[in-house]
Amino acid sequence: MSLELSEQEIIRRNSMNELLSKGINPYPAEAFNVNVTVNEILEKYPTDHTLYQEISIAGRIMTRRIMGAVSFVELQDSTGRIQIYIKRDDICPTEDKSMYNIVFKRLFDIGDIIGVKGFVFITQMGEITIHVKELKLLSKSLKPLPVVKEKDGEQFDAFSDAEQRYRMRYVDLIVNNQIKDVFKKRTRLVNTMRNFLDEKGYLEVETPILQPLYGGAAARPFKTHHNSLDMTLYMRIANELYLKRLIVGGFDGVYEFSKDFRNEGMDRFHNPEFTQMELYVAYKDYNWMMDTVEEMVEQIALELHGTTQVQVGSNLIDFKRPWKRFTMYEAIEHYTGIDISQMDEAQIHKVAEKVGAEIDETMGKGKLIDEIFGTVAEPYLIQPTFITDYPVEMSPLAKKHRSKPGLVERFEAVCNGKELCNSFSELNDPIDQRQRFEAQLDLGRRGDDESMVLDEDFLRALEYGMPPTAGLGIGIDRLAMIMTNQTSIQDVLFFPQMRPEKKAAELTDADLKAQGIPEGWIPAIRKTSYKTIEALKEANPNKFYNDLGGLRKKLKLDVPMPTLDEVKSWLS
RNA sequence: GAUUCGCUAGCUCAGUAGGUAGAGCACAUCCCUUUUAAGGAUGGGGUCCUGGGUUCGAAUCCCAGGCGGAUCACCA
Repeated sequence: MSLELSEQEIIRRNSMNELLSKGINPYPAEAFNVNVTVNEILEKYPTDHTLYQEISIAGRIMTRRIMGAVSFVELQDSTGRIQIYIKRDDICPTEDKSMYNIVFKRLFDIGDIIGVKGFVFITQMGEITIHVKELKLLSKSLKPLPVVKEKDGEQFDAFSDAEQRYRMRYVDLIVNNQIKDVFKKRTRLVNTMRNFLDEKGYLEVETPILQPLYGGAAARPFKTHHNSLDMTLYMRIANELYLKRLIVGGFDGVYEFSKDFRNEGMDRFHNPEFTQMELYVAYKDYNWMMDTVEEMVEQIALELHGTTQVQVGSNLIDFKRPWKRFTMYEAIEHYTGIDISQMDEAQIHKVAEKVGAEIDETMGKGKLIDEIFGTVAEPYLIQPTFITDYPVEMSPLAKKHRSKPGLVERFEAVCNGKELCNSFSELNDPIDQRQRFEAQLDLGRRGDDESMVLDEDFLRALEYGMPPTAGLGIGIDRLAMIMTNQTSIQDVLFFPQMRPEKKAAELTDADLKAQGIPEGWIPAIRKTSYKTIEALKEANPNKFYNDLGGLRKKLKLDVPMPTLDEVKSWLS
């Protein structure tokens, strides 16, 4: 953050001070009552020109076209943009024209938030416009806003730098209005899902985010510390084990939209914090859950798009039920022609090599199968497809398959080449569950830092008896990406995680004064390449003296040139 | 983590045999009573990401670093 202001920022600060001196509060406290939105006017006025003859509306100035005693301004509120028409003699009915000539024309800027009163009409150019009778500043903007222009859907000078858009999402939302639609759709997606689950009678619950043990997924956690208890706590990586405890406790259906945290890499599909919806329903199995997922996601597509078909990149994806269902073996056979269902580990290893899966010698049968699937099938599954019956080794919380040894009752929905959700008939046999945890502990001892830890309290809960239960985890961010046609998770998160902004080292006024440097010279010293007192002290006094002379001229500083000895004392 | 591309005015971007840094919009001043990506004229504005090196001279070439994008790897 530079302490120095740009020319335009200085001008705006001066404008603000001038407003103050004219008795205009740039940040008034009192409410400004709004009785209409832009969107309402644009929708309803064309059908009835008697409407909106006494309106009060507020928003941000986005463009200004000043034509002498008449001006056109584009005002943006939360619903859209509308043109307003300001005529000098309307807002300045008396002899004093300063409200228009000075306050509006000189002291207002693009980005300022204003309130206007007036009536709606249509200009000669045929544009719906507000004829302003009163104008009031509601908030002065001190930073120049990027000015994005648009014609026929084409943008000019778009504010497009991804880094700045994510770091300053507020600016992105102001000038790239279409961004708002993505986030509105995301919220509608969540609301649709919530309504769907509520209507089925399931209970929305909240479970701990700070957990003494992390579980329910294979991932590295964020670790923190509680001072009073003097204990390590983890940010949850999933909420599965807590929701199952609630099923043990006697709820038939519970769900939670949960922010989960995983201490892993970041890319366009991964953010360290992300949102999942997890659902657990007693007395159901994974077949039932597949039907439920289909129904829920189809409903979301209909709610957001009015159709089951959604354009995602170059693919048109149709969420209409029923979705294709493949077992994992069938999917592999479908794409390779090879049936691996009866093969032993050595044979499967050969298949994995043949299809070019990335494998290593530590991989067991289950992992090999998963790699084959990930190589030959998953990327090609564009239309929503259920993949069922996974190897037991990779699913320590899923129930063993009722009829297929070595497999578990688990499915994932795959769509656009990516996993959408994960679900199983939940393992409720406490003896089996303990053995699976112990197998995970073995993996951990062999160095797998994402293996699960053993949760004794969870096992105790299972020992009291959990009904047969179907469970589901569905990635809300990923689903939002598909439903809004975004290629990066950063585009469906308001504030994606970023590395901290580089802080430019700054010499403070106090530091410089402590060196005996007169205040008038401080701007010049800021312009030098010395950014710390230490660097300053090591500077060559003669070079520094010469630099100051040059800067004095360049900055037109009205301060006397010091002697070389004085400058040397500043550096001591 | 690897590869690769990028970083120049408030915004979007030009800019090489290495020789005082440019455009459009934005901003300022003046003119203008219905304009619409921008009405006209004039003008101001830069740590060319940072640090080092090569050179008489670096936005430009070399090295290191920072931040970001893309691809890959890792990853319930």
